[in-house]
Amino acid sequence: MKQKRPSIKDIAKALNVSITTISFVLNGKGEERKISKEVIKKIEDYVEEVNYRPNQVAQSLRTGKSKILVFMVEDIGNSFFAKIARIIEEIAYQKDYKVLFCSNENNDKRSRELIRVFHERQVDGFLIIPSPGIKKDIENLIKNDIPVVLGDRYFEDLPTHHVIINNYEASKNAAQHLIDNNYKNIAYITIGTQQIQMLDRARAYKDAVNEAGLKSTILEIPFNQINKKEGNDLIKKLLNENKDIDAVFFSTNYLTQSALEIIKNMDPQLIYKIGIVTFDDNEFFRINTPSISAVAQPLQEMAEELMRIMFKLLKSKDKEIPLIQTVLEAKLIKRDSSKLNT
Amino acid sequence: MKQKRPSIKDIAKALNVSITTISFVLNGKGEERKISKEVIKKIEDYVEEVNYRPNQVAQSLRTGKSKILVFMVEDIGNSFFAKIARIIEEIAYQKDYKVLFCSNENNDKRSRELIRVFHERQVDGFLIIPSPGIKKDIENLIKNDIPVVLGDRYFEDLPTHHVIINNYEASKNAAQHLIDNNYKNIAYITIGTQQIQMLDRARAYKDAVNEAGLKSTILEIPFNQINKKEGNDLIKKLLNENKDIDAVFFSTNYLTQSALEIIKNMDPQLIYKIGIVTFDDNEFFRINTPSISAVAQPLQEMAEELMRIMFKLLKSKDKEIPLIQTVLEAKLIKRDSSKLNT
DNA sequence: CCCTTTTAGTAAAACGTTTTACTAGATTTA
DNA sequence: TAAATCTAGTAAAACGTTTTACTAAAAGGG
Repeated sequence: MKQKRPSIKDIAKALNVSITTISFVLNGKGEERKISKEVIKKIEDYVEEVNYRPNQVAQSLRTGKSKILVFMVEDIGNSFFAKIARIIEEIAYQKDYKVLFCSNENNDKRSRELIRVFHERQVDGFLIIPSPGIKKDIENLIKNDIPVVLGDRYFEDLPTHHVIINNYEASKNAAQHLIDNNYKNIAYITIGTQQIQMLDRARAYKDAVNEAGLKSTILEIPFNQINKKEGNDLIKKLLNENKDIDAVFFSTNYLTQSALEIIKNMDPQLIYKIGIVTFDDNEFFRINTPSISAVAQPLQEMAEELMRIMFKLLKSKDKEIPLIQTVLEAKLIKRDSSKLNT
Repeated sequence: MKQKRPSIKDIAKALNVSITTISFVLNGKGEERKISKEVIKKIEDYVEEVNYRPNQVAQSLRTGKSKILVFMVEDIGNSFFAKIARIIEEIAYQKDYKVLFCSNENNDKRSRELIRVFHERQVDGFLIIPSPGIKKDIENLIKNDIPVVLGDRYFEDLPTHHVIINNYEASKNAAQHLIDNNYKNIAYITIGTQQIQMLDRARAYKDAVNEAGLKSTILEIPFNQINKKEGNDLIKKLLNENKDIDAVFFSTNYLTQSALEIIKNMDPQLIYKIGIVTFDDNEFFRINTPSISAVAQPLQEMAEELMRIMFKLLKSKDKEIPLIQTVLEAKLIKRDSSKLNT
């Protein structure tokens, strides 16, 4: 029952033409190579009939191209990344590319290994949300002429194509929004990383509260403690020991989830008293009671732009392409959680 | 700067041994093939030194194996699937396999095309959450001796390896839980599909309300209207025209999201009056006010079992494996939303 | 009519492996 | 000591393509 897939050789035998001729016809070079109409027709018909499909592995080996892209994120299980992944998959699919998703856990060792493995597997391009310490590895890919586009963040002194958002402005807006709504003691809860997007967000917060003459309170949760007991305890401690904190600005969505739960558990009424703004929107922030104000990143545009650049690189047969560095605008969505004390 | 990766041929030249010998050594057949200790050492050292890695594409071409698995779901952007995907990725990674994720939108045409494409690309196995009408295609894969494991659902009269949950019992529990909490008019909102998992859930609901002597109210949202205006309007209409409905059982998570929002918009107090249980848990149901009762599927176990079966199939060089059909237990998590009227 | 060009293809190498079949020399067996 | 076996490898085919270099026959040019 298991029928072997026909190869180009089988077709050659059946039609009594050479492999070469078939290859030319299949690759649309029939005319160019002066293959006669009849032969072309004969081949096309037969290919149709037996439902022949070229073996892509053989094609890859010969051409060095795989029609596979890699999209590397922190955690594909996180809905922020999963949503972008979905859009990227869709765009790739339309252009006949496949996408391998992988999660680096924002861990350099893991990132490195993934890059190595996929590089070996001859993937055609990398879309990467980079972990902090893989500048060298990215650089190496670029040196080897592999298309790379970074998302969400980049490296200070490595020129790359990338798509980011206006972290500083968006964060400042968000902080300012809390200030405008009369919050007086706004804490900033973030993760312990020196990555550029986080530095920009933190700087914006500090500038905003400073300019407003308010005091700044910053809590950094180590990356490996997020959504763990230790991390949660830090948040609990902050809120317990600083009862005058009347608002919190969260720098990223995975903090906000834990925090909402902590707040709820500390005191069911607290959530109605404390101002909240978070980075990264999702449907539950909209549905929640109270609804949570959030800085929404433009997922669709981010994915589209990442892919637009990627395809530009893929098409530009080795000729140098000027750097494309796109800054998209994140939008502050004002909801209940930031207007509670008005 | 762009250094060419060394091939086995380059090593052969450098060390003055044959390609064959190197291949044997690299594949751990050195002893077996009586290659001398010295030669083995020499080769291993050199391989280490130049950091040689076999070209996987060439290996795939020769062996017909790609070390790539496909995990096909409805929508990788949906956190239920994204979470499973994350776990699967992790397990695969440990065994040196890569995973291609793809979304079929529960659409047969799309599913078929994806299966075809990946089959051509010689992936080693398929983990599939099947769309309703691809029985034939699955059957065809199996006939071709490609390892296939289905998840979440299966086809009535096609024997497959699969991992599902106890939909009937879990749903009956859930419905019974609402009944026990004194709800008298429980509606069931589901999606329009004849897939087995949904039929089981619906049957359980009907049995439960029948046995309790309550009336059954069922709303089916067509698949393509979910999270769209039309679908939402149907829910709104149901609730508006049947004010006596005091509880709703949702058959799947993507309905619940929309519904929570609709309910909130209809009347902010309504959410505190109406009993709710949903299939598929997530962190926001826990955090929400009121917290939402849910039937939680054991994601970790599902992923582990899917992969356990897959690797069993991959290892069992063509000898027949008896069908493995695992039924896992979903757990009803009782939260506020189902105890509101007590 | 002879030389050149065009037409309509084909042969063979190459991509980088794995694997089967072979071999030259050393050692053992009878 | 001749035959058989073992040792330590190697040559070459194969996987299924793409692509470069070639060619025999037909057509065109002068």
